[in-house]
Amino acid sequence: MLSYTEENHLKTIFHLSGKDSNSVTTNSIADALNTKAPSVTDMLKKLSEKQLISYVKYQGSSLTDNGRKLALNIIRKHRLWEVFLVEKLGFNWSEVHDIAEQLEHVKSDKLIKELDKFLDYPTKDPHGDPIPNPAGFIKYSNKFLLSDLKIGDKGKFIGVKDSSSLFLKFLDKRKIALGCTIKVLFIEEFDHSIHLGLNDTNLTISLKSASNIYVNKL
Amino acid sequence: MLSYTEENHLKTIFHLSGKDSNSVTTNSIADALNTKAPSVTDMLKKLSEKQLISYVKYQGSSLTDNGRKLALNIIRKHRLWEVFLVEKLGFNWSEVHDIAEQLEHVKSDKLIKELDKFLDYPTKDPHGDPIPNPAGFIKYSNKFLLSDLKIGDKGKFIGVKDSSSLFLKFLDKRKIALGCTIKVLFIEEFDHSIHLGLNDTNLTISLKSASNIYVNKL
DNA sequence: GGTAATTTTTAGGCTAGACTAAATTTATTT
DNA sequence: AAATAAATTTAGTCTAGCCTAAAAATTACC
Repeated sequence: MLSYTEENHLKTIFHLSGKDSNSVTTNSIADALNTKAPSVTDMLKKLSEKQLISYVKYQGSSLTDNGRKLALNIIRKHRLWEVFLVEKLGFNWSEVHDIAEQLEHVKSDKLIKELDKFLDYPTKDPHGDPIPNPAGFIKYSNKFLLSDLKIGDKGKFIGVKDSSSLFLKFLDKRKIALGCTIKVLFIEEFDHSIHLGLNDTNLTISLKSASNIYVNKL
Repeated sequence: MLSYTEENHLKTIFHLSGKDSNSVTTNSIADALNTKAPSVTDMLKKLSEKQLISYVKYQGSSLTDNGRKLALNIIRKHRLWEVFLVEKLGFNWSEVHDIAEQLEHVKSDKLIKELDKFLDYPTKDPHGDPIPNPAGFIKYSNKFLLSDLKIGDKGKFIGVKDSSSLFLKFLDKRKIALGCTIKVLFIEEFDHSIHLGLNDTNLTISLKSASNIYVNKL
């Protein structure tokens, strides 16, 4: 049985690893979990002994098949609860993360099975991220932050990360609307601001804004 | 912010105190929580410093108004989740306790508010126990174990504690059915078996069986 | 009312998970 | 390629929550 903390480490390693299960640095885990590197090192040793990650001193960590399966199960629970909170309890999708963060650790296979049924077997969470199936299979989406695209990439605007009304007004003013196609024309070296092509017009937005915009890569 | 363990101690003290907020012994708390007396003593000191209980060395503990309010809030959450599990997810009322035990510690006032609304403001949990209101008011039921009645008491059969099919067959054979009125005629001193009056007939059941039967005292 | 039994607390120790400071390894720079 | 910088690990400490064994207080009993 995994502890709350062990589960969080596995989940974080999964998120930082990306599609190809890259090796993850100790500091990046510490940052993501709001903890310090030595605490993470301790946990890496522990997870390594349990064969949930492969860990080489000074070289980073990556999930084993077993660890990956467990991580995906936690993510499955997290995302199912998010669907519940939004669809059944009327939460806004920007409020659900912290609550799902707690609910994901509740232990009961039957609970998740019945919740899944109750929600009619959803495949995506309210943020558009895919829900892993019970066997630990996940259909990766091609969802990216606009700030992660390269010059020449195109994407379809599908959502925002921080949905503050200030930011929504910002988008409105620039006619950046859900569904529109965005092309990355150029990225300034010095401040990473991005020149975009959008509806036959060009505009420039800051890195901060681009880090707030989700697109499906085209 | 209370820890998981602090919440469980408060809740347990509430349950052991009964209607009149009696003082509770250290050992009874330890038993209820499956822990040992010294661990409880530590926690009692801690809760006492936080003014959630009044604790006098060697004399037992009782909840302060503040502690009682917090305990009732946890119980409110527990019972609302039980309703959810039974009504929405199709659980049997005998399976929900352990899961609710975990869910009750999830921290979010809005979550409970919305859950309450979603369930249409229930006033009783699936076991027939009253759900405290958000202000910490609880309408005590007159639900008792049959084994807690005195000679001469009458009660209406409203439920069982352990709903194993073995026990349900036992009840069936003796024509003890939901809703029937039971009178305690006599209690054997030596094994505490109970002589009952039921539908103009008499029968005797063991303490173990009587400890499994809930009645509303009449 | 004094002794025995029981209950409760104290004392001291353990583990998980966190931390800081120092040491070590790896990476970068010149 | 040596020196410096950065990342990581080790060493040692802290707290919460648990424990056992021993001491102290209370209760029960003759």
